[in-house]
Amino acid sequence: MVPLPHSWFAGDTVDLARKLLGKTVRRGDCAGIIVETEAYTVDPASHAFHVTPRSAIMRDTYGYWYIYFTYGMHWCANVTTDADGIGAILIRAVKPTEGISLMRRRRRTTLMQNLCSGPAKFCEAFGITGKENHLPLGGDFAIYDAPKIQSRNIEASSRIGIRNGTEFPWRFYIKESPFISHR
DNA sequence: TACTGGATTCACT
DNA sequence: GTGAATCCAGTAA
Repeated sequence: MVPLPHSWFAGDTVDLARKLLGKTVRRGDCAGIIVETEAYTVDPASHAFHVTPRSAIMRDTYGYWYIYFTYGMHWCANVTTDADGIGAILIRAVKPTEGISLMRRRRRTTLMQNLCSGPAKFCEAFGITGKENHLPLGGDFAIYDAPKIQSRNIEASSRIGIRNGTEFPWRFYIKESPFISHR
């Protein structure tokens, strides 16, 4: 398998969020296929909406991990994007393929569908914490290329953008996958 | 320095 | 469907 090159993440955030579906994410002995993503650009729901030290990585980099802590107990993993603008893609759900026994121990469950079917579940199963924040993709923690997913197999939900009032795609997931978090 | 709320998950009803 | 767990970044003073 070939890791996605750094330049792959320089493009448009929403476009890349769709293209990330089907790719393999690997950290150490654990790997899985990305089945659900969420695009964050400049809108009130994004950390990048406010100019702060935490969100600077979304403005200044692409192809880096942005890991943040939320609700006092959960980690969420993003990939920064867009060489010219501001963006990050939250990895929301993954289909486990390797290191499943390790994921089961970390998640304290044997249910396959419960291992990585949520952004914080994915981080717990893969052992991702704030130590990985601000690392470039590659090496022990990278995303690998894979055949393109047919668009008819991709579902997108949308919301209203603040800039022009039109709807824009936001969350992408593989239709009928039992491993997505989307209800 | 103190306060507020959150890109979530899970147990419980 | 509802609420608790839990701590950090951001904000206001």
